[in-house]
Amino acid sequence: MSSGVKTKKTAPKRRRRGPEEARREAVATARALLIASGPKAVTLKAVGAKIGVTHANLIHHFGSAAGLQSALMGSMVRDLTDALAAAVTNLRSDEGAPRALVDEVFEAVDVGGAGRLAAWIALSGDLEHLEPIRAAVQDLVEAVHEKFAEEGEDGRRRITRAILFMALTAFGDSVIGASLRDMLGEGDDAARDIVARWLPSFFY
Amino acid sequence: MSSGVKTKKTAPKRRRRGPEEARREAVATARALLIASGPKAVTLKAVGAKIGVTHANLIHHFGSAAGLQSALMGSMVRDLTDALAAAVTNLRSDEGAPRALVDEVFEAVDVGGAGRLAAWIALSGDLEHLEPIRAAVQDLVEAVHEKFAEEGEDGRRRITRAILFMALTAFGDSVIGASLRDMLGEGDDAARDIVARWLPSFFY
DNA sequence: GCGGCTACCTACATGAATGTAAGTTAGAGC
DNA sequence: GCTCTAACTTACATTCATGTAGGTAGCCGC
Repeated sequence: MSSGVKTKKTAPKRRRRGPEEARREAVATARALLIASGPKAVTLKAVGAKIGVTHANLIHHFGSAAGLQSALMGSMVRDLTDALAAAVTNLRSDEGAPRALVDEVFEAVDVGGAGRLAAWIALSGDLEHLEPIRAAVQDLVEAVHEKFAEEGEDGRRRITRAILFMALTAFGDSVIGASLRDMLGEGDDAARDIVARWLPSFFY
Repeated sequence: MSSGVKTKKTAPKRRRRGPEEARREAVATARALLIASGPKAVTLKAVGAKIGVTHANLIHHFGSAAGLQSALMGSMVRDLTDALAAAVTNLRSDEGAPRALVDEVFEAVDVGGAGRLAAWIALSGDLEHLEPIRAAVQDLVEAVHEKFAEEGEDGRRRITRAILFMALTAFGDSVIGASLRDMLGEGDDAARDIVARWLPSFFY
């Protein structure tokens, strides 16, 4: 109402972003929606509305709704694998104490909703989207093995079980940890405290 | 095509169940659908088709689609709490070894898709449906405490952490355990082996 | 300035899920 | 056998997510 010079049409004020920035913004918004309101809330219209764009425009950029979801999954899986890789690097740099590793893994699974997304993927049956995580997890096994384990097949086995233990706990904590801790009267850090306390006993 | 005596209309062969049986059958079918194909597959039409009934009939019995989902959640939560209660009873009967407890809890979370359902509930934000589990979990804490722990506030704390550890692992295992174990080359029982191996160290 | 590429838009079509209205018929009780 | 309840049905209406068609307009290179 301020600068409406021409009475018929106010300027549409249509901004034009590059395709790469448009995609990034849409994926980030979709992620926020997923974390805040669950998978069902991630629709083309909802995402478009949040960034001031029509749903048709999102189809233009991603090809389809499934394309957007796939991009979202890819983005979160990439973040998770990056975080795991960083944890591996820290571990190898001779600075990685078990507690630091645990914190990094829990953060990686929790921040950005990676754990919740993984649950969604697993429930929906799109297991192939989980596949890129495989290498990251196996890298983590290698790094821990280099750092802590004695030689031999038995040592390797202990490491994979330690990683399984830590990953399952971090995942569970990110999805229903808040509810469970509340039921038990435990604090926010209870799960990672437990893992940090018992993880070393797998190594030696 | 066999017994079509009257050419105009074959007998509709409409069977009529009592409301309670109709509801039970619908909920059981919905559960099977949820486990097999994920939350998105649980629709009025799909459930109705499986039991030879129209979607309108399901609305007649449950009031709405949300009513059916709510009944489904209630049914699965009830099964889970029953299973936990049975585990508690076994534990108190002086027959409950740690390994048996672990197996029972893992079964309870896994069978009937309770773990996957809990993930769905948590992701959707319907946290109040998780509420009936609270008492069952706290009962479990009591039973374990009676059986294994020494006295004092510290003992209680160790028990709650043991339960948290076991519950998070069982939950995580039921949702992404298959994928994770595959990535790590571990067998089906790896998670419950781990829990059974380390759970006693929480108690003493 | 201006032409073209394409990021955007509006408008419409489609299909699926849910819900409503108005019947039909099965079976229980008299 | 008759009647009445309610478990069923069919035949709508509605809403929403997705997708398509075609036009509009911002920016880059000339």
